[in-house]
Amino acid sequence: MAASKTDSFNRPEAPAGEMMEDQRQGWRDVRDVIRDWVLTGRYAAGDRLPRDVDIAAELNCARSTVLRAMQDLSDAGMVERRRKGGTRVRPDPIVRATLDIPITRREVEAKGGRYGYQLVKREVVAAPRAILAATNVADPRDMLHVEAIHLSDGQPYIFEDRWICLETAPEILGIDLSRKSANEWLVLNKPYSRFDVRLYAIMADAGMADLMAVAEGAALLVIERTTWIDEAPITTVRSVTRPGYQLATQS
Amino acid sequence: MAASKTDSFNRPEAPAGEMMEDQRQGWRDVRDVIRDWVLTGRYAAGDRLPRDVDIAAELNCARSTVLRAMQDLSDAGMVERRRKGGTRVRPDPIVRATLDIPITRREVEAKGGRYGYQLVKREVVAAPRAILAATNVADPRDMLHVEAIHLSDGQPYIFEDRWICLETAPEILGIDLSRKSANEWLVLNKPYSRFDVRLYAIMADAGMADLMAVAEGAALLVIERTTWIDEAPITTVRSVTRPGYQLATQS
DNA sequence: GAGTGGTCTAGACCACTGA
DNA sequence: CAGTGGTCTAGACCACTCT
Repeated sequence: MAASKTDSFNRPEAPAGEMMEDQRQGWRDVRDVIRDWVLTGRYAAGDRLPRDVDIAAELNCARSTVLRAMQDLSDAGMVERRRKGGTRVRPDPIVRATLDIPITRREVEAKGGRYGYQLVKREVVAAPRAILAATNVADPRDMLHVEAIHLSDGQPYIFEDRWICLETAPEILGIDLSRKSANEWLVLNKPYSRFDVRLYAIMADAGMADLMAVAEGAALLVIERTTWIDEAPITTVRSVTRPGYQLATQS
Repeated sequence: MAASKTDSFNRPEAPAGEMMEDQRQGWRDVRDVIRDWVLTGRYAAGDRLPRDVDIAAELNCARSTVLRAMQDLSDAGMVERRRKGGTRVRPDPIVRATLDIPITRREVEAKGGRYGYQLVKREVVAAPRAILAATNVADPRDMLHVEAIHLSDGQPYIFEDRWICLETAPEILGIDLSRKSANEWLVLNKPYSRFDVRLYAIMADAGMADLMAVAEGAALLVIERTTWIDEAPITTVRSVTRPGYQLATQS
């Protein structure tokens, strides 16, 4: 292992009185020290860590620096912080991953494929109960239902089954969805304040097998996403990916 | 407009019920203002935003506050920041989701199920090429191969196919894996500095169908994860979930 | 009520990196 | 080289929430 510059460490294990600790500069180093306290068991799951100000004193830095380090650890899911309650090591360890989902056209082009798009269905109908549930809508209502296929080099890449809330995005009715996908229009014209994503696997039924040009029964990864603007649902979309599709995240 | 206190409150989405009030302070408000600049097209994809100090002057706050807001937008993938290069609206819109993957035992218990665990296989063998590739290891070597099933109320929940690098985690050989899963031991004893996750769908083959008590050909979501400590691989695991399993993320 | 984290400020200096 | 974001500091005050 090549020793990077952040490697040389001496653990602030037993500070003797008021002698000055070595000051590594940078909140990342402070973060690493605190992380090591947790990983080496000095503080176990559920334990309370010292106050920021005390850590700052021990590590000889400003409280803001400890705060910055703690924010990082909090974002990573390692600790939980509460006013007055202090900072605690998260009781149940988790893996927190970040996942980027690009626009399909961009994704295809980035992989060097020729992007194609095909509208399959466009209708205004009463939304099924499952869609109402996904969007947290109580009363039955009409929505715009759009089915489309994204192609890479002429081959089906992602099948998109989308429902758009007409109360929130009525302008969509005037858009020609046979050329440009609803996704792209929505991204550019309908900002959202909240969304959620669900991932699961399905077997291709006869209809899906035909649309995606795969064998019936093929296992397909589905990315389901719903977006809202201030509690008003905008759209919910079920993206069925082609066989072998892989969603990678790194951190 | 004379630069005064009650300036720069241009949120198109803001309800107009209240009379104009003093600008609320807080980096979240600053963030929302900048976000609206982007969403309303004042700055398009790829455009360069003003310098932090200028935004601070316009919004009448400290530069640190703008910085905090920008960090949030940068984390969310909306803008990209570079020293000297300034802040630019990210050219290709993406959806960035955060995904929490708990320890399986915790997950089962949180859902109210009775957790069970069963060791299927434990062997030290030469790692296949696919595993070497996943861990970025060049030379062939022996690894500990562990197969196990996590149960919920006696039913198969997740099948775990794991390879553990003996150079990095030799202590695992002394652990009794017939009672406690390798996952739990690793989480508590082998901190990692980096990991990646891959998600995809598979069809259950005959062997998998038998292990998971599902029909052959069932579509199963797979969560594949590899962890390293400073470039040294620790473990790579393929977690095959039961039918209907869903991974949800929200933000 | 009081303790703790969260935020803001103002300024200084550093570290990248584009022109 | 010079412009821009990144970080640190020291202090003040606020907001939450635990006891």
